[in-house]
Amino acid sequence: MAGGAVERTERGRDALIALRRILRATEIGGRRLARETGLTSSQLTVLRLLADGETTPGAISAGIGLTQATVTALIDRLAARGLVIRRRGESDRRRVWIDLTEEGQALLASMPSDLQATFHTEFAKLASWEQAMMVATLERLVGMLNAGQLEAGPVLEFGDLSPSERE
Amino acid sequence: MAGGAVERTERGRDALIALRRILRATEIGGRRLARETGLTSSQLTVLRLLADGETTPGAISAGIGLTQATVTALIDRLAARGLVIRRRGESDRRRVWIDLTEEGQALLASMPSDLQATFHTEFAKLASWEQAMMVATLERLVGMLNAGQLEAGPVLEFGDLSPSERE
DNA sequence: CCGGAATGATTTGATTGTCGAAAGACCTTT
DNA sequence: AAAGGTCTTTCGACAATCAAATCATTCCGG
Repeated sequence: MAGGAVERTERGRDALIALRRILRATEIGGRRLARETGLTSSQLTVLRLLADGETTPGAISAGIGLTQATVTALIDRLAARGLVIRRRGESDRRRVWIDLTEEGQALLASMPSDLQATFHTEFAKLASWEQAMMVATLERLVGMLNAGQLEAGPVLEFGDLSPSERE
Repeated sequence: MAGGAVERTERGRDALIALRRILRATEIGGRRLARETGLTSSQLTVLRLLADGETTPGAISAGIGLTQATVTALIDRLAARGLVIRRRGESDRRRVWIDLTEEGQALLASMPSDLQATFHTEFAKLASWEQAMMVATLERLVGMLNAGQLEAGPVLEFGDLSPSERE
């Protein structure tokens, strides 16, 4: 009684279409924002990842699904603009720690991210229960999508180590 | 009691974090799938757009937020692999209609799209009311995001013309 | 302690994506 | 038929991206 097979598929289709629209809208917005900033989409992604704390090329690579070679090239460009800085690990000198410079932090901060701005504006217009529903649904969706691909998950593996242990 | 300013912002933050996770997961999934298929992410996007029916480079360009020059290059590569075909408009010979070949359709059909597969599987597990809620929420979100950027909308402007009018 | 396997990052070489500006082809209007 | 507009492509330049090879370092078995 909870709906026959037909109804399910139809709903699934509708949901998927909506999801695709969301993805396309944000993709376009991201590209446009990136270009306005003088960066590229990928560079922006890396910067945002770094905002969560210092990491290594390997972790970045795993976190955003690009090869290490690509990440190295991206960091080259970001470093050339003074937005990030490389620092060799001290206990393990194979590792390289990438960190935002103050300039990089400032750039990120000065960038409302379009998506973020639009979202917040519109989100604030919702009734309280709608907000709650949306958060719940989105988090549910995160779980659904991550179920299919195990990775894309743990980016900060060293987050709970004390600073002295990090290198 | 519908929540003060603090609660709102907190919820907004949570929602945005979830949204970002969704975007990242799908982005990574898309890249991986594209690579497995021997295509690129952008090429795949164009193919999927074409699955909704024949269009022109201009419409594709507007639909996915890339310049016409880029779209031309993408179509060049897709055509070289025999996945799409170009056809000049007959009434207006400036236009070029791009269409999937049978090979292109077959490729798309043989590709569960990972995202699509995962989503359908997980979606089917939800209770009926949860499905309904998710569709409603996602469509609401589409509206919210499109509010910020007018474009990214009408892709198929000729969908309701009869075939004979299409060229 | 030594030497090979493992690990993390970079380099190299090649293809593709991407843009802006200019050119080409075609339509429309006057 | 000339002028101006629209749609697509071409061109030149730079960035993204990968796989494979290389470099530097650590780790481990003996």
